[in-house]
Amino acid sequence: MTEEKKSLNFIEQIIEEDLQSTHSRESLKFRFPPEPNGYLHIGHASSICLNFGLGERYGAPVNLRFDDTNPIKEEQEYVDAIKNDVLWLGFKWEKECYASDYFQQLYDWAVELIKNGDAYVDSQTSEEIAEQKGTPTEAGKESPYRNRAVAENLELFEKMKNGDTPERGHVLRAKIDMAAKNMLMRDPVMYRCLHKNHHRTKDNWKIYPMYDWAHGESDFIESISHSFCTLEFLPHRELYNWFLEKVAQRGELKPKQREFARRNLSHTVVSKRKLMQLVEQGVVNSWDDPRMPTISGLRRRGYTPNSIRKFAESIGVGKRENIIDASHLEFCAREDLNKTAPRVMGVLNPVKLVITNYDEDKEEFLETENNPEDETAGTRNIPFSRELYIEREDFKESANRKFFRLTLGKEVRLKSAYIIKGEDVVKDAEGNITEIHCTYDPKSKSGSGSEESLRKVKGTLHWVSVKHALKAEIRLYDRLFTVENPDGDKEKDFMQFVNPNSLETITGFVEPSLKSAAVQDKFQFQRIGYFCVDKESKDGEPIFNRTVTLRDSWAKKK
RNA sequence: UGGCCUAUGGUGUAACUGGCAACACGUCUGGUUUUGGUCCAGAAGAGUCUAGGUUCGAGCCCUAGUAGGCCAACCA
Repeated sequence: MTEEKKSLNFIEQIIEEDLQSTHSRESLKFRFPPEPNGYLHIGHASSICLNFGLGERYGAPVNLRFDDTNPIKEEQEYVDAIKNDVLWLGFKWEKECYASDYFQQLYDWAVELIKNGDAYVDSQTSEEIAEQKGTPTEAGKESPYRNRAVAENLELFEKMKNGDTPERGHVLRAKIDMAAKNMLMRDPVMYRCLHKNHHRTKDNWKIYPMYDWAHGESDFIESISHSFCTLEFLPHRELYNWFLEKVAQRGELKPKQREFARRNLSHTVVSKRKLMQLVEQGVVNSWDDPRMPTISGLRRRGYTPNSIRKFAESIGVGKRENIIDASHLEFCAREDLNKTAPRVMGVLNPVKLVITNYDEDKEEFLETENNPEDETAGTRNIPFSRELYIEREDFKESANRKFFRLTLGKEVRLKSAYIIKGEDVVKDAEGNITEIHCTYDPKSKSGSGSEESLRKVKGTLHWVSVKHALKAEIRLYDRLFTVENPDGDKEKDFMQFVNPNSLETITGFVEPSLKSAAVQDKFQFQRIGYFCVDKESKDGEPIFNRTVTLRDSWAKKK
């Protein structure tokens, strides 16, 4: 018995410890709680994978809960997009929940708090409240309304709820401790008056709960056992527990908030504001532009759910700041695509190759394998003829021994076709090569098993037959920013680090089989990289997004 | 200036809870290959932020520094 001992991350350790002491296996339950005010990005993907991954690991349910307590910023459009992204990643939630579904319960509990002297209506302006808050080093001052009579509080709170008080006129505050070291404990606001339409509750409510009052209670209502969030919420934990203490009955299992470090990806930004700026200033074309770190952008770029899940899993979780190198994400894409993407041939920077001893009118179909990494992938036939396109970089009139490609007088193989020998070049007036002439060895046909076909040659080139080629728009993407951490310097605007060459659009030629490729289909263009059919493709006019290049040890040597 | 969190190769995580630092990415060699891909074999690279302390023994515990982060929204 070889038992592979996989070390647990600190989150899993917490759960294991709880399983030994306070929690039964059946009591485990998690949640992913996005606010529907923007699109999900790679950081959210990590969080989704953490929570849902835990659910899979422990056979525990995971709720998708929309933290929709702020009607000013939240919209149904985002709800739909978020659900779509989570599903695409391959996860199933137990229940689709909304904090707004708990507004009545939250209200009832708030009334209880008021009755117990744990909350009061404050009628000051937000500026006054802020002033009294104190600073991290000085205690705050108590509000003049802090000791308002319970009955008056109740009456006012009811008016607030009914919209009988002006917006921003009053707030409900928890009565805790204005001298607390933790500023969040200095009588935090529980409710504000907002006469706004909510995307779900419409105009039913004139007051809306704040995050701290809604989140832990939502966790509690859903019997979430572990509520994982990012490190910036660590100081909120004390308040989270304080509210739970007021609301939970004795002996009831309360959810535990635990915090992990958000995982950052190099060469990108992730804040909503900054992403928005990139879209609005036209640096990228949309939220799902393939250069965006949004899940929709990654999807359009050609990343697979599997590659993203592998990525999240492999980087782990910790409590320290981190910037994960983009090359690690790229590795995950290649690892997955290598196994799954069919191989095709496409020429991005074409130059014409004429096989002078190949009959002018002849054409033949050559068999080639769809994916050497997948035995079940089968083969297909590709057309071959006298005139082909090959990559300009694959030819040099003369080259050293390290150049494994076509030169004059040397042999090279055309993938799945014949061995050819460079004979001559045709140039225009400026000296640019317009055609390369070569001869082929008719007996060297790939797969024929002939002695000639087995000959060792230095290199193998990809190609596409001129008369059969399909013209295609190809979008070559590079990193969006030129530096690792574009928003790491407070003095400098991240926009100055935008990579001006993050997109290069070219026209290339691909093999005719790609005519039937559908949006989102993924391919490996042999010797070049992985590509994905873009949604802007039209019939017969495909557009390919480059997901990531192949590793290229030749490029490095040059 | 108060409180809290964090500190391990270039990057990200480990180290059976005290027994002379492992894995992945990246980098570099070599081999195989009808993709300069994949695959295979191998190498370099940290002595665990610093200084003390406890201990036979510390990356793990204690103390003090240092560095970075978080905390004063009717945002989440």
